[in-house]
Amino acid sequence: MSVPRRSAADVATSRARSVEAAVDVASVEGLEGLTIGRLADRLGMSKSSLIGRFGDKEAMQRAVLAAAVARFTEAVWRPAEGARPGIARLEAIVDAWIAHLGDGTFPGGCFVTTASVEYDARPGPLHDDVAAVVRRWLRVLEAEAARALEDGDLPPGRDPADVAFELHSLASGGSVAGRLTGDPAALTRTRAAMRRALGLPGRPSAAGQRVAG
Amino acid sequence: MSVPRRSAADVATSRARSVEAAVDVASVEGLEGLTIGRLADRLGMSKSSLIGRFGDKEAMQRAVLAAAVARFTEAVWRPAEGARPGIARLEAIVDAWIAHLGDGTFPGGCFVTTASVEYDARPGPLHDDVAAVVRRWLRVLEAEAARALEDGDLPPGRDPADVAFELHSLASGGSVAGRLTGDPAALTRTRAAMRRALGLPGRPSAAGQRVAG
DNA sequence: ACTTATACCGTACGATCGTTCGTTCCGTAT
DNA sequence: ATACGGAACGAACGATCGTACGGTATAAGT
Repeated sequence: MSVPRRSAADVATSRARSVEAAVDVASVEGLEGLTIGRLADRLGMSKSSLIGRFGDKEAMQRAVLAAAVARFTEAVWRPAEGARPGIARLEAIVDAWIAHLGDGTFPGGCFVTTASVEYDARPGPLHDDVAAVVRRWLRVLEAEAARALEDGDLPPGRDPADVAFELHSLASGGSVAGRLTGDPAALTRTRAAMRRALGLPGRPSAAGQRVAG
Repeated sequence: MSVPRRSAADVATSRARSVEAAVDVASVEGLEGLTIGRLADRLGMSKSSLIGRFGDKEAMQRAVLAAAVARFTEAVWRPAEGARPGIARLEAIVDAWIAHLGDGTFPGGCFVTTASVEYDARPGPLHDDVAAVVRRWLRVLEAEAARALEDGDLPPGRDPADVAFELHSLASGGSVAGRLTGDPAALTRTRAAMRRALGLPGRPSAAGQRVAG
């Protein structure tokens, strides 16, 4: 009665708004902890309207995951895209990655990490989605590492897949442990470890130090 | 009527059995994914009996966490306890850790890692419990690293807390990514990365290779 | 101005959640 | 022989879960 209906043109952005809000919730509560009811309340709409946009809960979860990945890509890959392929781009990725973990993009920490843990041992479409995302990111890192190896910027004999795996492990493990224990130096430690994994010198920049954005 | 009641002397072991079964479930579904009903079904008892042992669900979750930590301590710390403090003990810890991640102790992967992600952004008693556990383990690792540094077995200037943090990040991040993507080399990669973090040579032992126990 | 399409809502559903209650029965001590 | 502590039970609670259905009000099309 008093609530203005939204025009059809707003629908796309309305769905997008729903997803963005869901990303924020799920980054804290987990993708599995998302509930239609709470999210609808948060958005000021009814459960039926919310679920109507997606069909069912699983479709919503997949949309939320995709949106979170888009955030990550924008925050970490995009800034490094312009750098020269190889070690320089890896260095840029590390910087952007650390900055991303430190800013407020995901209130509850890296979304993909959370989703990885939620679905690493539970089969289903969401497991497959998350696994595909992680595999894709690992391939990106591996390709850059391979290029760095070609250029002689990594020790001969180093496995590019190892490098990619190590960077990913450090980022996800480090961000979780840091937030859990409240260690303010966690990101600095993580950045240092990632640079060590790449054979880069200790502290050439303090760009990864910012804490909130 | 037909179900034999358990004697009072069995209660302690009965509660222990409940907890052990809960650990298995929670290692897959997460500590938050534990439900009284499903667990009671799995144990072949009523919901009221199960919850009666603990008081409420949160108390049960805390008991489950404690039991999981005991398993971890038994599997990772105990075998390394006998080693000489310092780099030798760290090396033994890494071997036991990798072996532990590879055996079937936790069907759904490292329990503490799962719990860390679940509660890293959610305050409450469980968050505090998990954080305390992780902090304690980091202090153990740090103490060994400090000893190794004294002994000249780590590069001068290396921060023992950094070493501890890095080992922990690699173990938790690596085990999750490995199980998620199904990379069979994940544990080998993780072990190599942990040894690199300690400045240990590449492949002096294949003890971390076993997959099931 | 009238029809059609479509957001959105309220309501209701069956299931399951954690929890509480009163009762039954066993083992042990008196 | 009998009273008592406690372990386990089934039933039921209010709440919340995901989902389905029918109605209503608005925007777009003619």
